[in-house]
Amino acid sequence: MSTPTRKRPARAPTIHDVATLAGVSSMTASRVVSGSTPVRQALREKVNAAIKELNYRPNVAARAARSGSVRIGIVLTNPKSSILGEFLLGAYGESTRLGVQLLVEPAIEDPVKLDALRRLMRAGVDGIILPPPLGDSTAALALLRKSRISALAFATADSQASIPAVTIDDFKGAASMTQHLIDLGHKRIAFVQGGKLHSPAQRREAGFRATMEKNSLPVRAAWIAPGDFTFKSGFEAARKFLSLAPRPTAIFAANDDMAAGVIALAHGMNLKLPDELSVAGFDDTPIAATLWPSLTTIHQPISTMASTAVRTIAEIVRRARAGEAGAFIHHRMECMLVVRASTASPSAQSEKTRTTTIS
Amino acid sequence: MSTPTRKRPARAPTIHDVATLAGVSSMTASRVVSGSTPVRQALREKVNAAIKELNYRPNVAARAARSGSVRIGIVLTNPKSSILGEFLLGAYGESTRLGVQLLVEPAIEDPVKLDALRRLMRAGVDGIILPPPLGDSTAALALLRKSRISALAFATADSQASIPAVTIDDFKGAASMTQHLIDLGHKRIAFVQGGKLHSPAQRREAGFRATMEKNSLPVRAAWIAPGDFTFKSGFEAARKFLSLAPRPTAIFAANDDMAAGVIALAHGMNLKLPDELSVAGFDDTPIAATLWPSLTTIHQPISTMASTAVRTIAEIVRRARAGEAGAFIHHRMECMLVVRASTASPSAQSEKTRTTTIS
DNA sequence: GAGAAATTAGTTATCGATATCAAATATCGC
DNA sequence: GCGATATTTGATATCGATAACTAATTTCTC
Repeated sequence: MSTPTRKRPARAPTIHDVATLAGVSSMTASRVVSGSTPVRQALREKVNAAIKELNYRPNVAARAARSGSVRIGIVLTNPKSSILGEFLLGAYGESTRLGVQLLVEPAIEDPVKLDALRRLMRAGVDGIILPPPLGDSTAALALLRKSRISALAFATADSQASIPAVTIDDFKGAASMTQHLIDLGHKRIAFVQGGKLHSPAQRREAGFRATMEKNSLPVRAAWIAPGDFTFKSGFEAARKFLSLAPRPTAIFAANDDMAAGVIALAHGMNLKLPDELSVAGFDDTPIAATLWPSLTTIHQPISTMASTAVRTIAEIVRRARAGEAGAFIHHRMECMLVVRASTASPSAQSEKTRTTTIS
Repeated sequence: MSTPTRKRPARAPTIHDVATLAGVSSMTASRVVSGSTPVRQALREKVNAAIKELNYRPNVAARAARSGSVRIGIVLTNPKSSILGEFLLGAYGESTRLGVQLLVEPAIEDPVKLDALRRLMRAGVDGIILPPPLGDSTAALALLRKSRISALAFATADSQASIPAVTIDDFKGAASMTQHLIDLGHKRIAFVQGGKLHSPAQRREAGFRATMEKNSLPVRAAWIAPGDFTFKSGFEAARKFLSLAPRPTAIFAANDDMAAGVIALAHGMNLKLPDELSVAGFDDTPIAATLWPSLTTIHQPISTMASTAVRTIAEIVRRARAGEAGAFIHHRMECMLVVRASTASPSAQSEKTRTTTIS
């Protein structure tokens, strides 16, 4: 019990352990780790060897404590979203790496009521990440402008780009999907719109329309239906489209949930998918791969976007603290067409029946 | 610019600001916040008023620095899982509250290869949370037992309960679902098994069998099909079941993804759901509400379970550091039957046609 | 090659919170 | 009501890392 020779409890090695082993001061070791100031090669190598030997990993808490930890708030406008996992993975991973403190606050009331935003502001955050639709909310932006808090729009950005943002090129994504459908031979293509308040929805529709026009295909008013990004609105849009004569041969929904609604109604009408109807979505949520047939959609690098957002807002906060003027940084990431089983050539009627085969 | 009366830059309030405003020492304020030691009511109220007035939020970095931050590792065995969002929300929320450092490491190779586990161990974590199937992996447990690292099994626990765990009562959940189907009037109920390596899958099957037996209903061998928790395996199990004569009137899959597969095949066979076939799942993933018809399933409080897991392993680590013997804490949380549209009475053939109505 | 300028390394103080120990106050037994 | 014990509060040191400053060394200029 009270053995005097008891080995001291194992603990994670500190920068001081590294410095002692390397025979330098802890400050020098710290500089090697952070790379903030050059260190002579001979010492640098000794320190690096010690780091490897001890398996040293910096204590982010201590680092953050000294360096004046930046606090970043994130408003969760849709805590049940299926892309939340990927988003949080990227955001928290980066925050751990940078040593910034992340405060995640779910919007309990309607997102546009700004309750979560107010709670975060009162908690003393230095920067805020605004997912849709808050990045487009003039009320939210006005509220933030009055404060000293920096903001960054995630996946949305108004055309004036008045705040920093991390987005994908929604226009281009929608255009590539539309072109995919046209290349398959579709001519009668319907589109389910996203929410009126979401600027990405507008850009997706613009990408659709532009590509149709470029290919000299008509966009009839009857082939456009309103939607609000919910399963139900997709379901109802499909009911409208599929009662038309002639029917559209393809339906492109502005997100996956609505595409799921379209597919559900098509099943209900006993249509053979994808031969009698092609369906396309946008977002590549986990649902896309689980639907039957699995959904052709546009993949966004959510995790990378989230880590970029955290890194960017942290950088902006740091600059603002140093009194530097804030640049309107805007990262636009690439998105990618993912072709699965829900789209096919409209004339594929007699193609090998895939109704009971799974890709 | 250099106005001498310039207000000092706004910054987050500290415990010291709180203490000054309340007219007490910072230590007293700290005790009020943490609740570690009782504080006289009069002072406590003054401190709480100051906290509210200043909107004080503890700086987790500083707290962690002083308290010897506990590092908890989490192996992500399925980074694409749709319950990941809820899981991370609970886990990170609690880690922020407790000031423990969370290292989340996705398993890049097969989970049973233990690559992520090894990386976490080398990073000097003090405790590790093991989601399925690692909580059942003897190799993983053996590796950990050799080290000084504490472990906690999430959602799995072997019968000997040789390590601490946070689980739900899978047996009870499956039993309540089975009873629900029986109460609706089903007699021919088929079951899709989960992966052989997942102990929860075994317990779910046991719950199903026990309840069938209790109600004097037969469990034919042909009404049990193997599965591995994937959409595809559910799809194939359904193909097997629905070619039988007489067909089962209900299929209970050990998770939602497999239930989605069952529903997809049933649509492909033009069965009217739920009238001609009831389908039930387990987990209540976001997919469940997006399927059509929406899925009757068992809801698990993932977010609460995750925060409980973090709190518990942090506590275990703290005890181990203090040299106390580790108790085998096992939290078993309640799960809940969620009845949606995919289950109905088997004789409901002529009920009002809900095929084109959405609930 | 002397002195100035630039570079690199070390010392000390500090971030915000809490562990620890000491002091002050309240409570109790008889 | 006194000393003893229990409870509550405060002062100080400290967690691990780095900012800011100082000291030492190197490099450069003419």
